[in-house]
Amino acid sequence: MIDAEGLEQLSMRRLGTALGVEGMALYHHFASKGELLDAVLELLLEEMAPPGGTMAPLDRLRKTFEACRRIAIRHPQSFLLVPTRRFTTEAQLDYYEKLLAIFGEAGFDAAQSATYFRVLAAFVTGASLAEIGSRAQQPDATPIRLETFDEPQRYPLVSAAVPHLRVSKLGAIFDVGMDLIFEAMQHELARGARKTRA
Amino acid sequence: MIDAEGLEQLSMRRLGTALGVEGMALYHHFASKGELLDAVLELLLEEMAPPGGTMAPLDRLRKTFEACRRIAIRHPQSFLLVPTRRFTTEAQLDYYEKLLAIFGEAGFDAAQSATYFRVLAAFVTGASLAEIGSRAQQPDATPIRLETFDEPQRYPLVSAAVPHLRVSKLGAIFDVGMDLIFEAMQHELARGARKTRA
DNA sequence: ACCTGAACACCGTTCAAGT
DNA sequence: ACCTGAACACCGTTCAAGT
Repeated sequence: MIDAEGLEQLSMRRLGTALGVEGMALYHHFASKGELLDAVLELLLEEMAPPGGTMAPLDRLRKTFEACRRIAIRHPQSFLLVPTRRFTTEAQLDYYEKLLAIFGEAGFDAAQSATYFRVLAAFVTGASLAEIGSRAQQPDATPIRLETFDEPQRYPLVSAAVPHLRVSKLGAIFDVGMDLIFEAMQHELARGARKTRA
Repeated sequence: MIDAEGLEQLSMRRLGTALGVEGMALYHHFASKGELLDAVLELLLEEMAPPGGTMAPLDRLRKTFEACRRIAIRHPQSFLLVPTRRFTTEAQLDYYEKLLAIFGEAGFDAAQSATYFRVLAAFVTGASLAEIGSRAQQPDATPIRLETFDEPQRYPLVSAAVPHLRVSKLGAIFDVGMDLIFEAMQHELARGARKTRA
């Protein structure tokens, strides 16, 4: 329902009637609308659980954060909850714990794990939010509707950039950012290994 | 008013009475609440205008995006509008045009400018949103309130990460991400220069 | 041109009352 | 235990009416 009509359109009353019930009945299951939204956030978190398996830790990290972008595209409206609501439920802490475990397996100490976790999360949520915005219009919409402006020639650089920012190009841009961060993480690990050997 | 009480608390009626006027009078100046929010977004954009001057282009870019983080900290509530609302007004296009001009001065072509603009913007907005969340609690709050949990020993890795994620450390983490992206941009420029010479 | 006040169709939340 | 229905204090928006 959120994905179909947007977060702003969700109301306890409308959700109630959608479930064939008087909206006020929901207060028997959730103390408030905020608690209901936390439950929605938990559903998203389940969808982007870090994979186990035999893959290299860095590859598993990459897969996890790529999953985050896919979730954002699949649930564009509810994804807003991820960067907006505090993470304080047990399910959310479990998620962090699992993710930090992979950083540890890769060879990062607590400080490095915290740092690169934040850097990765910042890039991925920022890129996902931007992509949601771009996709909200047409399937291959330009991020700015230049067509609606009288004199597009007043913005030559923006006009030149537009073809490179179509929805079909956003995956490649995301990968540039991810490559860049994971390369830095690999260098950091190599530096650490050299020091340990010395 | 938004910064003091939050975006959700802003209503046409409350804003009206704060201005000593019947809320409905605002509809003579803005067609809708959305248009009013666009005007607020424009005020933010003015505050983070790219600097001119004699600095190297890459340094000016860095200053601009660092300004973005400062605005987020100064206006934590209204900053949400930046990654959330579409940029389609003239002031917003002017902003893009100026920013892309600096990418051009640095030596990037249209495709590279678009790519690194998106990567930088994704990281900076993502990091800013996360920092706003962390700061929302106490001045030096941990991002997660571990104290409220019965058994913090169930989350040893999260507990170990917490001291590295205090508000006082977020500036350093932001710089790690920025260093990483600007280093990659410098490499890209160096590659281009080598090719041109060849 | 600018503001008011009533009205419309909604909100989240509380609470006594039903089964 | 689970749901209802009325009530309270709000929303954004419209519109005829005032000055």
